[in-house]
Amino acid sequence: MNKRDGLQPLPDSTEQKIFDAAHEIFTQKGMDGTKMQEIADLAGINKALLHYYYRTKEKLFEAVAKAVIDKAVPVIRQLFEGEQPLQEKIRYFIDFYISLISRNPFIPLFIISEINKHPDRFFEAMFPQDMPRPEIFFKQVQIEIAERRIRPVSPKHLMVNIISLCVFPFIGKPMMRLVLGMGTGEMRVFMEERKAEVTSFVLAALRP
Amino acid sequence: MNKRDGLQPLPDSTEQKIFDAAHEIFTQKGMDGTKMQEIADLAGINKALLHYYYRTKEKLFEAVAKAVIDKAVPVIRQLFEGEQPLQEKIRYFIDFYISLISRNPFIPLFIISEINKHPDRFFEAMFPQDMPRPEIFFKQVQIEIAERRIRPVSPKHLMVNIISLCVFPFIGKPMMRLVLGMGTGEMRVFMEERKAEVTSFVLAALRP
DNA sequence: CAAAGATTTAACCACTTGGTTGAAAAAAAT
DNA sequence: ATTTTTTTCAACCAAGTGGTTAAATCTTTG
Repeated sequence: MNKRDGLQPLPDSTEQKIFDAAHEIFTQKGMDGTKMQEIADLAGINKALLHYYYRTKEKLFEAVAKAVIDKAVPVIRQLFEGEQPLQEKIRYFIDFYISLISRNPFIPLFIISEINKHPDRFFEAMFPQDMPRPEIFFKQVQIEIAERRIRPVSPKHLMVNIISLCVFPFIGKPMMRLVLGMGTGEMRVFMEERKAEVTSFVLAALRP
Repeated sequence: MNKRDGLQPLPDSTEQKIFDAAHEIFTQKGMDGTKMQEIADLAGINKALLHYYYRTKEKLFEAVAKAVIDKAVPVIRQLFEGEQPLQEKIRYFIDFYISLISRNPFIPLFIISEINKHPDRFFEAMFPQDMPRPEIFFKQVQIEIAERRIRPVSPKHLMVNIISLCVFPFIGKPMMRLVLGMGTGEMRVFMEERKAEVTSFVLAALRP
């Protein structure tokens, strides 16, 4: 039996190879769409060894889900709870978030799909992460409005707008590629452009 | 054997009941996550009769996919190819599109998930719909910019922005509900608010 | 009524899939 | 060197699922 149960797998270990393979396939195909055999193949081992390290599919999936959440949550928390000036925070968030998703383009759809199919299982995986609280962001927006530095907008909707503009293009990428007739390379350029484009779009919408 | 193969099922017919059940479950759980037995149960019939009307799961799924596409495409086409003045078209699209998705909240995630998992199968189902062509929209934006009626923006990004703002909130609904702490009723109000909020947001961002 | 079609029932098949087992071999640790 | 751990191999099991079949019954329609 594996000695380091529950801990972070060591790099280059078999456990790590399994985890990496599972991460890649789970995030692309989701829990239901993934077969244990696929993971074993990608990891270059056999099924028996898979269960030797991670007893069940659920446990392996949970490990991956936790890792994904742990990467995504801090950035959101920064937007919600950060103390920098609003405009600066928005600039920073858009740039950073689009970069993050560019590096892990399957994560948004993974999170959303899994929440939709098994909310309970997923939210369990989120513990003990406490949800980011958006109150600070809301208050900042209200102050900016009161001091006439931005146009009056609903803080909640502004928040949803910013996140939508960053995340959705990645989720809808295959559809967009078809409609806009873009190849993989053009797509990467397009996503890179979006950092500036979304930033100026949001800030322009906020002008008093 | 069923006499009216390939045609639109008659209302109140068993075929229609099957189709409706399949539509509901497929759009919520996707092809892989749906069991034929579930569909039979919801339709109030048995599995044998299911296969009596739709020979295979694939065929039934394809019928549903086609119907979904046929409902979504025309609205997009309107935005891309309509000849009304740009601002008016944007207003109209946002209002109409959010209403449409409110009535069928599972459709966006359904389309996106299926495209991601089986692009080939899905695009096959899209025939013979020809893709909406965005050239007219692009030209309109360029003209408005040239005549200084809107701020200079990338037409492609503007298009993606508008669609993102309409669609994403529905896809990310479960997550948003959690973060913003909203119940089902509040959520419906929020989506209704978005029509005005998104419209003014986009138009504000376009001010010269 | 008689024929054709619609529907049920229940058993059944083939296949996939998550998971197990037990023995043997390879590698690592003592 | 020997004990422990890791890894392979191959067969296997149980459950679930898509799909079939054949007979029986109900419904519609000529």
